[in-house]
Amino acid sequence: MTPPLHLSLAGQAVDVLREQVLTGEIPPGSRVNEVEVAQQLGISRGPLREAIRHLASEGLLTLVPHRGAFVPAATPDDVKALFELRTALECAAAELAASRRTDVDLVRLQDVCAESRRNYRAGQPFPYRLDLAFHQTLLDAARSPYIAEQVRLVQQRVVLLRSALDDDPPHQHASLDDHDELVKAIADGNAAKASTVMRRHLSRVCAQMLTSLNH
Amino acid sequence: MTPPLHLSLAGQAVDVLREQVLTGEIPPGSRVNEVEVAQQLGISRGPLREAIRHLASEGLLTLVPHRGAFVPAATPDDVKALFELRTALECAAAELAASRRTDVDLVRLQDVCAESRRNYRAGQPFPYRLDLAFHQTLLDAARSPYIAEQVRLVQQRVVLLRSALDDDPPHQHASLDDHDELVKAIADGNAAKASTVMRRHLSRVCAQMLTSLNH
DNA sequence: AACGTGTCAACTGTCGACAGTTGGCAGTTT
DNA sequence: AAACTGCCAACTGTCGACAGTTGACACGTT
Repeated sequence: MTPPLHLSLAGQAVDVLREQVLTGEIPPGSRVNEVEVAQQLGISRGPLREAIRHLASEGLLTLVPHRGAFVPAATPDDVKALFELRTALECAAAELAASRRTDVDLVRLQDVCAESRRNYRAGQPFPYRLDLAFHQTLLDAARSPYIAEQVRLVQQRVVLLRSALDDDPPHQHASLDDHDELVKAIADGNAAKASTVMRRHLSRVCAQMLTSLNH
Repeated sequence: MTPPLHLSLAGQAVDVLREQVLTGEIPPGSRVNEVEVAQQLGISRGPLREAIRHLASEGLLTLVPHRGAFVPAATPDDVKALFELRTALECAAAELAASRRTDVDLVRLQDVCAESRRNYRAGQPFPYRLDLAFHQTLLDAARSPYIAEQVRLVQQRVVLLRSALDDDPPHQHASLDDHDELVKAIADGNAAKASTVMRRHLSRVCAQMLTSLNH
């Protein structure tokens, strides 16, 4: 439809492009041709440009003047700096969750952990989806909208970086334990411990990502 | 010049608009008319639209479909949530600064503090510029580019919120003391204390902002 | 053969115009 | 007089086209 029925063309383009970038359909390092992608999406360059700029503001694309938009390739230093940001945000979220969580929040967290364990015990690889769900649930319990929004953006960039994670069983097991310990600290309202555990958890994930980056 | 000589028209528009929003030249709650502002800046609607979207992604404007861009008006809850984010980021920055700072960083921090005190003792009101300079210097010492970038964005939003701050002498005095204490902790490499002091400092600033919001 | 130079295609940056939607105003009805 | 309905101006969303810049290729020079 030409008129914006539910979402503007730019908004739709953002969703499609974001998906293509995050799934690696548009591989890191590649350029985004405006006219080509615009025709491919059946829209004009205007809305597509807005979509590109939006994704750039989220860190999913980097803009080079007169050259266009590129999918950023990650360096180890990038990963470290990004995880410093993520740690700052999620540790704060863990503290807030520990002091603000309701009983409903707690049940939700425990549910996600239980499902993750079932999945893991069934021999299935720990899907990244469940890890995201856990962190998202924790974020809801923290009830700090601005922190939540920033964490969402950072996690997106982390997804962009991970080429092939989730394939190291010991790491998965440790992550599950971390999650359980986090829930326990949050259940006890122990903000300090929640923060400490979260920091250790993210430190482990970061290390894992760095090693998998160096093959 | 029609061709992008140094910066694209959209980039220039971003700078001009940001200034106008932050200084209150475009008051909170008001709408941004695309054709009007475009003519006023001597550019077309295309680049201006990009500039508007960019500022919206920074939180300096809020977009309403088919209605346009508005300068957001702050509610107390907004201020609280925003300071939760700022606290998370700047406490982490303080910790990192304490463990990574060089001697040059330390001198710079002390210089800013000294200038602030001179300014204060001379009867001048503590200019927000010096407060920003202090936090910026601390951020440089932390050497965490992603955290620095996010803090910059958050501080912008804080500037947008403050209608008339910096006019309470006791608050200014306390802030100066906070800064000095922060520098001391950073000088000692005491990350935990740096974080604690930063948290107290921001808590005070937030409270001050909330009271000045309620007149 | 290596290097510097001129030319060119491809792409981005920008513009003006059209189409669709929104909120408000006038007119009418109860 | 209050509420509802239909119309209208203003503005945003979108499009196609033009202008300027960039990187690369081919050519000529040393």
